[in-house]
Amino acid sequence: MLQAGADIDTSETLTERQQAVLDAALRLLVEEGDNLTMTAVARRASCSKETLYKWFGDRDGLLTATVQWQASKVRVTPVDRKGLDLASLTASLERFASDWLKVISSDTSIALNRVAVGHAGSGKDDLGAIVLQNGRFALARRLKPVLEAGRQAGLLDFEDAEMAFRTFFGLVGRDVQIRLLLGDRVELTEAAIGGDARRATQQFLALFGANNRLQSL
Amino acid sequence: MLQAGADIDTSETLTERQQAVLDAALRLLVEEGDNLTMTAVARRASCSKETLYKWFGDRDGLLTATVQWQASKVRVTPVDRKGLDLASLTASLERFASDWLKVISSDTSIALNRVAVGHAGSGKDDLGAIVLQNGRFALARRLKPVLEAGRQAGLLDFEDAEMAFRTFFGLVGRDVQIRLLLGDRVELTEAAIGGDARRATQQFLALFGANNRLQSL
DNA sequence: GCCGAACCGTAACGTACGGTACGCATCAGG
DNA sequence: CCTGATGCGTACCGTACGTTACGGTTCGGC
Repeated sequence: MLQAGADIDTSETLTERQQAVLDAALRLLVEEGDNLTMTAVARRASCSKETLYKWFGDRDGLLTATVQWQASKVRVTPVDRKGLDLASLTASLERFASDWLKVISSDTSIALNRVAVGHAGSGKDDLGAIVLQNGRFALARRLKPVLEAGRQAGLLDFEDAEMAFRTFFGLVGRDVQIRLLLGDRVELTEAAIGGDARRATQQFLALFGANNRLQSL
Repeated sequence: MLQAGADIDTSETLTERQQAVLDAALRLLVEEGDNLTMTAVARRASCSKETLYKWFGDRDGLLTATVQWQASKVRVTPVDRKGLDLASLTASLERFASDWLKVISSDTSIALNRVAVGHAGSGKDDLGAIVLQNGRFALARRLKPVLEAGRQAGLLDFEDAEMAFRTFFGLVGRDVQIRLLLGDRVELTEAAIGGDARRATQQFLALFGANNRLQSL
């Protein structure tokens, strides 16, 4: 497990102007990838390099601030756990699946994951940890209550929620993320995402729905 | 789809010495990541920088040559398609799964994927395409005949082999690769890999085995 | 033994970029 | 109006690294 606390709410301590600067940096990151320069960020944000350094310390500080800033934008939408039946559970799962696919196929997510992966080797910063916390682990934190509720309602049957989540994760994502990160053009229209979400959900229910004898896998 | 022909057999045109140089570059790539320098490669390989440039053109050329060299090392092991029963099919699938998990969790695979992902944004070279061809797509090419044989033997039931393969891919890999690439320490002992391979195979058979009414998903 | 090619080691060049310093404009508070 | 703080624009410095150049060495062919 990675270090905790990597998903602090940064929107408190950032002024309006600083957020604008980070937005500019984010756009530049999407366009240029990791080879964006401090001068380019300063020019794009119409601020001076000195300000960048005063606010964010150094280049890595700016990068982490940018990643955290983007992470703080997507907030958790809690799920109601009352009156759960198969239809609403299915809808919840499909919604999670399609949201997730939309996220990982977005330009900013691809760019952010690219730089985080690139930086993961040399332990200079924690970009990988931050992205992981606000991506894969945040999804798990949001989805697990739904799974637990499904189990308590007698709709799902599994031993370990973590294991069930990881299976769902695999059924939804499959090879999409790695292909996108490696530059493959995956056709992900709105319709395709919807279809994938339905398929993954049905497969998940086939594996972990109650009345199936497969939960021991 | 990416451009074809990215997996040419390079072992023909490379001299013994050049292969040694690329091996050195590969080791350095695993240690240093993308921030390895030409001087470091020259020193590690006990050759001159001039030779590096004569042989590989420039830094990107050296990198692509290194990636292709590593790719050319893992050759395809064909599968016998005669006398297929459920036991042998299961064994084949488990073997693929465990081999794949072993590959993506290896140091060199992680390092190669990291630099390929990092370079994928700026279209300077085709590292992403090469890695994809010799990773995800090579696996598909090797596995699909097995799936087809399983279908012809009446053991599997699916419409689209590509779709079935992608599901298997997702069930095996789940979140492992992205976590590893992002620097998460995933415990992948020999035993864990074996267990994951068995679980994924059973799940796949539950979804796509004959006598199940789930193939329309 | 001699020649040229290939190659090693290293020094040198050019440049891109991270980081810093400084001058000037704006503006809030007194 | 004065003053200090904040921040923009820009020039500047240091350095790391890709790339090139060059002298010295090994070695196969004649």
